[in-house]
Amino acid sequence: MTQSLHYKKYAKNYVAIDSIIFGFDDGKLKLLLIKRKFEPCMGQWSLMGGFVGENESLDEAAYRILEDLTGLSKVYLEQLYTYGDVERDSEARVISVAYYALIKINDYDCELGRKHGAEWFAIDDVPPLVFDHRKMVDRAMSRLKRKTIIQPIGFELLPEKFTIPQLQKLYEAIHQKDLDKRNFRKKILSMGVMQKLDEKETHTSKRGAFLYKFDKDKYDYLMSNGNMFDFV
Amino acid sequence: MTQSLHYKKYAKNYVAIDSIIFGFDDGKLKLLLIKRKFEPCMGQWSLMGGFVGENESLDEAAYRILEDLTGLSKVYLEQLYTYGDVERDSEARVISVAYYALIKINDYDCELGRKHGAEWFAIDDVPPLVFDHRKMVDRAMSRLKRKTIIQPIGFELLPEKFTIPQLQKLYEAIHQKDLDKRNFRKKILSMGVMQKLDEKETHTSKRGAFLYKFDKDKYDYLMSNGNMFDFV
DNA sequence: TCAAAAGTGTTCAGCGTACACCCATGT
DNA sequence: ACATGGGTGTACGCTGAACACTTTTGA
Repeated sequence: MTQSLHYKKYAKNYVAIDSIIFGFDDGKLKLLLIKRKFEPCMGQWSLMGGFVGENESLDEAAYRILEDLTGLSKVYLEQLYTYGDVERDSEARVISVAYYALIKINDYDCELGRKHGAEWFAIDDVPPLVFDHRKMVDRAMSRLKRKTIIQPIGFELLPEKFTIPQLQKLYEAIHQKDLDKRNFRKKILSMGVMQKLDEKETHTSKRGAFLYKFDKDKYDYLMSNGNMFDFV
Repeated sequence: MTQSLHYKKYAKNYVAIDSIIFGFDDGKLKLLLIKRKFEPCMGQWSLMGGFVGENESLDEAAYRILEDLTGLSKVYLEQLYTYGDVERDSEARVISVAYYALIKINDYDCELGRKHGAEWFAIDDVPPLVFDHRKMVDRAMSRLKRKTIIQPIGFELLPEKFTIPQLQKLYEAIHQKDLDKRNFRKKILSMGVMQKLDEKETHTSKRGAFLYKFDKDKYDYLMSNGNMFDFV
């Protein structure tokens, strides 16, 4: 399987994964970046990445790399785009498959992150990045904006239980504009995938806001019946 | 640049391009497929593909491969998705970056195609394909459906001059459902990118239908002002 | 009692959708 | 004359967007 009879006249290439890791905290959309600990570009800020192993698929490699950095295995992860300019990496020709991940920032293993020299940056405050990583981030932002319009993946960035004002802040951070809270509430609730709990969150306001859970069963049901977004 | 000091402990992989080539003819959306002339899977139907060279980007490789088969160089070509399952190619581990192309079927060089053993297949009549090429086709169809809703790329599949009924047939073929001709007309014309000509097309009807051109300048203008689709 | 965030309804405009008839022309 | 495809206008329902006040409670 690893030996090729008919392809051997062709060149092989390094294939890597780079991950745009989104989190949400303090009302801000954030990215997890690492300070490169190896050449080339040692010491500069970079996306988390790694090479694709011989016996793992691209998705498996992406999950492995993400877990290495965050300790998390069950997260939203989606292939974004593949970057293959000849000179994109200053060291060698490397083709990089970019993935983006949405993680619940509180579940993230800070200790692991520290080992990799990882830090969270607000999306509006991202430092210069190595190679073409900035392009990857921009593309991930566009994709995230579009996706959150047509699929409720925003929940992946919030804790299990969350309030509607929290969810709204998340959407405002993603779409970089303020939303009307009455319209937002109406729209979110009308989707029928919010499960209201009897608890309140009382840290951010005196009155307290009701907590909700994302009702995944109902979501799957609606999707399977094609009721939700029949143009996806 | 091709020698790597720091990466050499990592494995290299074959990286290929596969192209889903769309055309439109006889009221049907079609795919250009080739009969493989080499092992593995010689003689079976396949997407057009090839390996990425050492000194070309992915986009360049995709254009080269497309031109090899069709003789066309200025066509709509967009990266679709990258497929990297370990066993996806029965011969060796090959990572394939899929692209999809929209070509004006009349501009296509049949002679070149014949040399490659290429044939057009209606989208509803695609034969079994090698490896994971069927998955690529399905993903390309989804992307095309979505794209044509939010961007007028359908024009890429029609000749320079075309009638509104022709354009409607194209959209019906892509979305696999009938459309109301009054609504279709209204919507298309309201976008303001159709340039009406003084000529008529009189082959398909006795009365004749007015020919139009896609007004690219106006389209670019509208896009640059953000007037058209500000959610893209 | 006041500050700060949560929660609640209505109105309007624009857009997609449904729908039926006349027109022009070649045979 | 008739068959074939081209071309046209209106009415309705839904959805997104704008908009202001009351409630709760800790400090």
